[in-house]
Amino acid sequence: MSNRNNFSAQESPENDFSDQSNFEFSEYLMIGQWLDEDHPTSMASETVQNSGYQANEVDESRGSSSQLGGSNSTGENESGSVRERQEVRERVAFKTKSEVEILDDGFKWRKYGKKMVKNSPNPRNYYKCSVEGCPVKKRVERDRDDPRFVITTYEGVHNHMSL
DNA sequence: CGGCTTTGACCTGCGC
DNA sequence: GCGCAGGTCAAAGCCG
Repeated sequence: MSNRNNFSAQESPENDFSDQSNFEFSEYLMIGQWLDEDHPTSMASETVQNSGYQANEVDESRGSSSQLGGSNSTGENESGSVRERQEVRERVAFKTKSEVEILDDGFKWRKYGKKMVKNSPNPRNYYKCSVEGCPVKKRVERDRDDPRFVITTYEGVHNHMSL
């Protein structure tokens, strides 16, 4: 298990990122790292701003609504369709300074979708690991504030060696 | 010829 | 209940 798949849960930025990738992570920032345990949907609120990344205007589209209202739902025992989490998905968000979003991190990615998001004027690309059985997904989008930066969000852990 | 990219449509969850 | 936004899938086309 001492492969490179544990890069998604590291806290020390001195990983072997530049192991065999032609792209040098000379300048990147880990803007978020969390487990999908019990975090709310505010993925860009609390996690992002812990490293100086501006997470403002995140609710630009729905900012008219006061989401700070008392949302204490007493009926939390709603036994409807209890969808239990079958596996813990690790999410790691990186903000990389690069002109291209195709960052070769040692894995082979296959694009499976593109979407325009409200938060950013730039489209968001969805990648999936080409290796069969690997549940890892990647989300790449350009920073709306600094188009020179690319925000890459990894989701999941590679269950195989790189390539 | 095979694999990957592209693009639109479809599905799901959440807010109002 | 409806509408919006995000996320995923699938068919077609392109490139190596």
